[in-house]
Amino acid sequence: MKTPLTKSDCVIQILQTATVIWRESRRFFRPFGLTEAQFNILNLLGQSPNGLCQRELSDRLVVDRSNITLLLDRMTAHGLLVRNDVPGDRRRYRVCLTEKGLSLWRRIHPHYEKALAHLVENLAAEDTKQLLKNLQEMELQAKTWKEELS
Amino acid sequence: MKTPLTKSDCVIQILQTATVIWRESRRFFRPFGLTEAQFNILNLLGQSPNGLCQRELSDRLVVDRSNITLLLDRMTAHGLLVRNDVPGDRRRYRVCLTEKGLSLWRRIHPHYEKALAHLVENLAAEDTKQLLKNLQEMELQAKTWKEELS
DNA sequence: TTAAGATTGTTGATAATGCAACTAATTTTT
DNA sequence: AAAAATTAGTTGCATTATCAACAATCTTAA
Repeated sequence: MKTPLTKSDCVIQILQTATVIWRESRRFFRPFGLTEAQFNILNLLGQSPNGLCQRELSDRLVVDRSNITLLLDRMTAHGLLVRNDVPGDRRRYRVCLTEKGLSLWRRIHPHYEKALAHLVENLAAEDTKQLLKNLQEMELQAKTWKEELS
Repeated sequence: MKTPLTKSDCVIQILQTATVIWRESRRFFRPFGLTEAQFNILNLLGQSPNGLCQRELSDRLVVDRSNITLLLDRMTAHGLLVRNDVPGDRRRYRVCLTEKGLSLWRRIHPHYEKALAHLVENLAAEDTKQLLKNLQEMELQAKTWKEELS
């Protein structure tokens, strides 16, 4: 593009960067038999010893509840997790990793962290701090998008 | 999360911010009868008076060629664009907006720019410049991801 | 306590997405 | 010129994704 840079170009760049990261990360998860979406579930549950309910997964991963249902169905079919009852609330399930799911997570997790670290290895600590801050600010702004389009 | 911040947290934050921007932007495009993916096509073609071939759309939008096929099929059905022949090459199409598509783009585009600007309105020009640079660096790193996962 | 309201997860419809395999056409090699 | 390699677009398949509507359950208020 020959057009001069504007401030909003960095919004486009965020989407572009995220898209590329997603595309590349798929290659990594495939050998483990996981999609990126499935890994996100696995990774979140791996860090939640008490399990999470579907609503929590949905909120934390910014994924629709109905989508969570399908994802969990498939992962359950693969023996990676189970839906346990929640004592006081019969609407909810406590989604927990099985032994198989947990051991898969333990196997992937260090590689994942290493892969993430590779992305930022050329950035100064100060840069990543600022980056994090600015991204959070933009996320906040996005959430308060209201009537910019009629 | 109680865990201390690490540099790679900003990678997670990129994905999170992008996800939120996507989710919110869908609300904007819906009144125009467009999905986010369809708008991206419209927006790119709107800025390309001579049209683009599907491969170019695929590369620029980081979307699989097969996906472009389906997107264009739907948009063609809605009368937004056409596939013209390319004189010297019978493999390709020159994808162009119709009058309807172009006028839709002209109607949406200013709102879109305004919406993007809103996301960065609280950031200093210096910040967005740095943000852009860092994001590009990370995109580059992602493209050279190799054997971080076994 | 009962009625209204909110929450949780599921289902069905439709769209988006990527991958592999394929056809047709062009370009490069030999 | 013929064969080999590359490129452009399509198709089939499975997954991911959102949305709207729904049933079951819990919570709050009248």
